Amino acid sequence: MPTLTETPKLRLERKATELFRERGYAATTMRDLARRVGVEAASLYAHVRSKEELLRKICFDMADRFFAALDTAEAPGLAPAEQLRRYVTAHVSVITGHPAPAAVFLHEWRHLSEPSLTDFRALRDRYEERFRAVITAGVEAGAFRAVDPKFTTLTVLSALNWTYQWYRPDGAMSSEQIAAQLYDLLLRGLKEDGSRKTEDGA
Amino acid sequence: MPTLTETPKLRLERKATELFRERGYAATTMRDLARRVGVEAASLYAHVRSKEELLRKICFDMADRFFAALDTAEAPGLAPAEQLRRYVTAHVSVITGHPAPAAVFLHEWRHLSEPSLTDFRALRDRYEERFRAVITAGVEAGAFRAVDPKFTTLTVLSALNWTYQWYRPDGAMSSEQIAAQLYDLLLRGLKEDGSRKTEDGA
DNA sequence: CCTACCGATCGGTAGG
DNA sequence: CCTACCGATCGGTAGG
Repeated sequence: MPTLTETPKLRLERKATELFRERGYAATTMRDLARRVGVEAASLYAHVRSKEELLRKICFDMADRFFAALDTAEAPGLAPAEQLRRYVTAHVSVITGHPAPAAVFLHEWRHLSEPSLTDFRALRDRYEERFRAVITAGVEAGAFRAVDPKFTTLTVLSALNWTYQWYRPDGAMSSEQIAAQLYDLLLRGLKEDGSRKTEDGA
Repeated sequence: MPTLTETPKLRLERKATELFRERGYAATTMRDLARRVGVEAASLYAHVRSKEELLRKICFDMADRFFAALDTAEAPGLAPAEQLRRYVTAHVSVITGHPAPAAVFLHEWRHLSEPSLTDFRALRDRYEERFRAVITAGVEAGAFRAVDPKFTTLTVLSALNWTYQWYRPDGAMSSEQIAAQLYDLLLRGLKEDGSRKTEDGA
């Protein structure tokens, strides 16, 4: 049952996300956060146990979103190229839909302490593995060139993850357009291959 | 005239680079650094004016290296694809040659204060502009597909910049092999285009 | 490069 | 959500 007005706790998490993105986790103080929220520093602890709890929440909530997006994008029997296209679109849509927590997820997770740190790394590895599986399938089916799946997966993801710095909600490109351009570049490459078409359906 | 034994100051900068990479700039204390170097914290200030001076040195030295590498890779009259290949190789070689300061350069520059921060951003923009110029030239010459140069430049650089997390000096792939794979993926893309050759000269 | 130290600020708690 | 506060630690300085 969603609340119509944002709860104090959610507002706190949102402000923490903004600050962690702007300054980084380590450089953000609870007093910075209190000021941004408009309360005294001590009052924050009525809603949250510690600074790290905020980071943990942001990172693992984003991990959940990324996995949920892949689940939605997954369909059995899809050709590898089409499955990859859906994965790319799903991944980009999570970033464009949540650019601030995406930036924190991508850069601040290493400030997690154990055991969260190990858990987080395991999730990230599992996520990369799903991309790798599609790329491997494409290579084996002959749809993709004989690239190294591990190398290629990490390169593809690094290109996709650039999006959070790139995307502006009020910018010229929509999330779908960004995803389409990224997919196009990664699939076809930069090179003009000479197989011209008379018309290009955008 | 290079010194045979590392000066205390250089050793300090090297240890600072390691720590800034491992924990991030904000989470690294001067006492951490002192412990790593093997002196008391106050002794660090005999060699360095402030913590930020260390960061500044690392970031701007790396910027110099990146620009110098592009200068070496530049040659007038080169076809855009070949010029880009050289740029990619040069950029990757800087990262693989200096993986720790490269990581600091890529992630910690935002902790610079003014006016260094503005200077740094200007250098980064100039650097990206040189890649963009090659890509634009390739598009105009018809060697590259009609991609958006700005979008493509940032995507290419984000793929290249992943290298510092990827490269291991004792790993299976050399710097040249990594650069070649990245260039190949970015130029030709993932997709098998059907134009098979009987033999592929690696 | 050391001992001794400073003022500021940190994350967090007690007790309303 | 506040006032009042704590012990620890921060970047950095004085003066050898």
